[in-house]
Amino acid sequence: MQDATPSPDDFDPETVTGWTLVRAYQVVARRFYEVLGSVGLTPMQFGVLLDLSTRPGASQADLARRNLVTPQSIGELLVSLEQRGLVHRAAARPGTAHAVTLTDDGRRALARAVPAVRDLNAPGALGLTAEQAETLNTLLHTLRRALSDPS
Amino acid sequence: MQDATPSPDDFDPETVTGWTLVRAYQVVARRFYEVLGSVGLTPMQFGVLLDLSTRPGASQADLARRNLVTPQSIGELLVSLEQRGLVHRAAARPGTAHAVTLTDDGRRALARAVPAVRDLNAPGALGLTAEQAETLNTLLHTLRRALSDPS
DNA sequence: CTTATTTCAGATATACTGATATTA
DNA sequence: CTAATATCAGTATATCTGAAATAA
Repeated sequence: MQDATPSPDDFDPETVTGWTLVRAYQVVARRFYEVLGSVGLTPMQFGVLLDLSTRPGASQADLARRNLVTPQSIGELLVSLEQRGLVHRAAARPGTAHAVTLTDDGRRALARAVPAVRDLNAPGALGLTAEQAETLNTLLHTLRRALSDPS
Repeated sequence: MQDATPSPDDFDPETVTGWTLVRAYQVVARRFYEVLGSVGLTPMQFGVLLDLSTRPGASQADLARRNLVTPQSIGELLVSLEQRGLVHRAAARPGTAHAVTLTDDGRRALARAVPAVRDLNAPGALGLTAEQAETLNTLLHTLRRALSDPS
């Protein structure tokens, strides 16, 4: 016999860290969409440009893996960025990895976005002390590393 | 004179807590989609059912505000949940708040989802010690509260 | 032959804006 | 008259799956 419905009344979502992360993301993501939108980028586009600034020549497949989306999605995103002149895709033969690089305009777009993003990290911008923010940052990095590596 | 492009080379995204949160979310969200998908729910649907379990009779507008989406979006989501028999919307006159409540099936669906979500919070599931996970949880709550209240 | 990469095509899902009707 | 609510309709966007061609 199973006693009734395992009532979720004894379940306090506030204590589930992963769920709290999802909820916190909603409000932080909103800020990123606002701030990056003002320079014409989505968070995803910003992330890709950022990747390319430190990994010039990455392939679409590389970018897809790093951003946890399909190669097709990254492909469409790159087409858009290329049309806007922010990235350049080496004209290669199909079947081979295309080296993607930032253009000068791409670097400028990134340079415009960076200060805005940095502001989101200013002391107090997240409602945390500098020390708390750093602790949070460290824990999030640990979490991401642990969940990314299947190990 | 401004010296060249304010090269983002002196910008280390790893130190920007908000951005780390966005990246950490990507991997955590994936887990939630998997785990909740196995019981037929999206994270958003789960969140609404969870809300309703502690706030029976909430209106669509209430739910929209709490979940940071438009009333229209919640409306569509509720139509879907109602068709599946998980929620009940009081037949009210247009222009008035409709009380939304969980049905028995809705409570059962939630009861099935809760253990799965709880597993995501098991010690070590996030690559953190119990103490670290609690610290992270607390900081995320603080952040969310701070950014939610415009104050 | 197998695997990796890119690309074309189609499907889906989710949330949005705008406009309308009703009520308090 | 104003504000809040729900809903109908249309739009936009971002992702996905499937299939194909090419190359290592």
